[in-house]
Amino acid sequence: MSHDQRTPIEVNLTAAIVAIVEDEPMILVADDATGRMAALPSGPFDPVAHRTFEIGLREWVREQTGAPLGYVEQLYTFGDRGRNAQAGDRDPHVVSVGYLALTRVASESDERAPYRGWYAFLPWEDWRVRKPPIIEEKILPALETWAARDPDRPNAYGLSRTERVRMLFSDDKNFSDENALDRYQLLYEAGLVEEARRDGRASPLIDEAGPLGEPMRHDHRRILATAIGRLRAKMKYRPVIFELMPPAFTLTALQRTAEAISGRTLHKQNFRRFVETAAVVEPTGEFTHHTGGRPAALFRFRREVLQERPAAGLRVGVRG
Amino acid sequence: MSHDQRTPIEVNLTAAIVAIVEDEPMILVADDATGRMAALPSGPFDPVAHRTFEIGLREWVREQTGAPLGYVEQLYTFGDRGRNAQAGDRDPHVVSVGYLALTRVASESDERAPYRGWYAFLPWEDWRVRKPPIIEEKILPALETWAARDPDRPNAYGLSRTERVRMLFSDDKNFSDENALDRYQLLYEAGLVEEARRDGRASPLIDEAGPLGEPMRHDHRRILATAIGRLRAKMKYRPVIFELMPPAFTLTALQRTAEAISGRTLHKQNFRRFVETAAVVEPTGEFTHHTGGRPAALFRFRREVLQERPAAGLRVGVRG
DNA sequence: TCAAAAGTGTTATCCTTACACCCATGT
DNA sequence: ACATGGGTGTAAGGATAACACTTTTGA
Repeated sequence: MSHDQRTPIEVNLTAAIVAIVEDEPMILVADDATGRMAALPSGPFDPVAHRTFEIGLREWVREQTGAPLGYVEQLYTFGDRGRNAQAGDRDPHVVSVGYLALTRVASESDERAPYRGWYAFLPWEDWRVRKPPIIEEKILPALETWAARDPDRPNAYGLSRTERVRMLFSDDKNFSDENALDRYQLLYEAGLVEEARRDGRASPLIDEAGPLGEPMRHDHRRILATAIGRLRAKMKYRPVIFELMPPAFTLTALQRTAEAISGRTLHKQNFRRFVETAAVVEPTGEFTHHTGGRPAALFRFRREVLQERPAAGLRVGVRG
Repeated sequence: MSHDQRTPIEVNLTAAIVAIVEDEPMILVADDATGRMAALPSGPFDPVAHRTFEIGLREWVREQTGAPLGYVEQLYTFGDRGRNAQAGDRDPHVVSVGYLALTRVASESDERAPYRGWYAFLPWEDWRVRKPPIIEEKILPALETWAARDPDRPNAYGLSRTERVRMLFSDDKNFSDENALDRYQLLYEAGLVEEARRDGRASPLIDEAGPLGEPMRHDHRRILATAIGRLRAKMKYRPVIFELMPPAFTLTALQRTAEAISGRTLHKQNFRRFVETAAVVEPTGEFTHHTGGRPAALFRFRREVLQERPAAGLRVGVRG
């Protein structure tokens, strides 16, 4: 109702810019002037210069990194006071709008842009080769200590600490790839990530256990976790994965990309059958011999599915 | 990277506050001082007074409307220049963060809060009694004229006007309840909603066809469409619908609520079987006789499902 | 010739959809 | 008694998950 009272606030845009390099999910990290910690590329939103967020985002990303963005999606807007707090910084009144962007990197070698594998920051999210040992070795012991201090305290949804720990980390069978943000937030709330120090929430356990993944500046790791969860979810009902693939690819490469994003291995035949019956790709007729074995047929995305079945995603239900 | 350049911007919070009254989905509309047009409740975000968006939102909603909010979810942040443009208003630099909130209204009568049925604003979204006649009578003729002016022009996703019209409005079989925002945006882009006038996008067709649904101030109808689409989607994989139900309810009332939100009728037996096998509710043992027929068993939400299967939604796949 | 990866065939099971009928109450 | 809504049983068909084997190449 009232538009009279104006509180001046700075709005900035922060992007998790994702690419796949050699079957690894990577994000573009900014050159941090201080060099201390990785950060996502981020810049102020200037409403005078840019008509919309997305235009602004595309512009400074191109300027600063040279990366042309393909698919872009808004994630979440973070307005917490203190989220940008640094030593000596009081209440900066910054609202930041997080974005997910997908891009293609021509090849790993001709690209000295600072891409980093995203699992360096969230190692407990990568279940491809095995259940990440960090979970049993560090995370669960620390979380259990934390939960035991107040096991029944319910959060906003009426779930106790014990229940949340079990749901998010101990129940391997129901470990859900899309809950990356919930897992990060639980670790944050328990004071087990470096970022919690700035907030005065750091647990003594953090020093015993050692760091859980590499921290990032500000709350960028939270934005990354949001991006990962969103991309994992979206991939299942929209053909966004092709924004990360070259124009022609093998089915195995497609599967490896799906696995890289979801952090789990998939069942080969079922993955292929799904892709085939969903008619989401078509053979180009070409073959590649760079396989180390039998040559593989190349496929391309069938753009027609965008009109036929806009909800065509990639089945990621089945472990390999 | 650079946090030096600060552009002062006003941030406001706008909420679609949803309740179900007599099987109708309603939203709280603000008392508009001008009285000309409905608006969503909205207020400035003051980072000095409120630590987070959600705290700020809950506070002024309670102050202004007396409604205590239950479930709250951020929808989207709109930063378009001109989105708040009114006659005489130049470039107000307002960023607005849209929220969805779910609440329970004790009963229709003891509540003089201005709730309005949401389908008054988006009548083409209500397929419960029949396919909304407005689609064939007004929307499709106007959209087809619009598409014919430039049938092949592709949008950002490579889809032509013709294709988008077909996907969103003419293909009844694949009409997807979750795409409420896409449908509204298409009408906006085609200049067929009142709100497009402010932007200079109004089509001459708008005067021939007459208004398509009741307009709202600013871009509140876009926020409402976002809220509806998100709630329809979320309902399918999270038990959020119970935030709208009283503590005890009949299965028919639950089904009517699901239908009200999704805008379609559901298949009775399959709905019930699903609710039962998902074990998402349990009988209270009580019965209500206010049915007009055989008394109905009362059920309550099983809060345990939050830990057992956090992804327990309500199947809304089957037409009645 | 053998390692390495590509590529297929088949079955048991479960889930989804669709069908139409019986039940208990208030009026 | 009858109108009104509550409440079931069941079967066909399709999707899913699980199983292990054959094929084609480069080295």
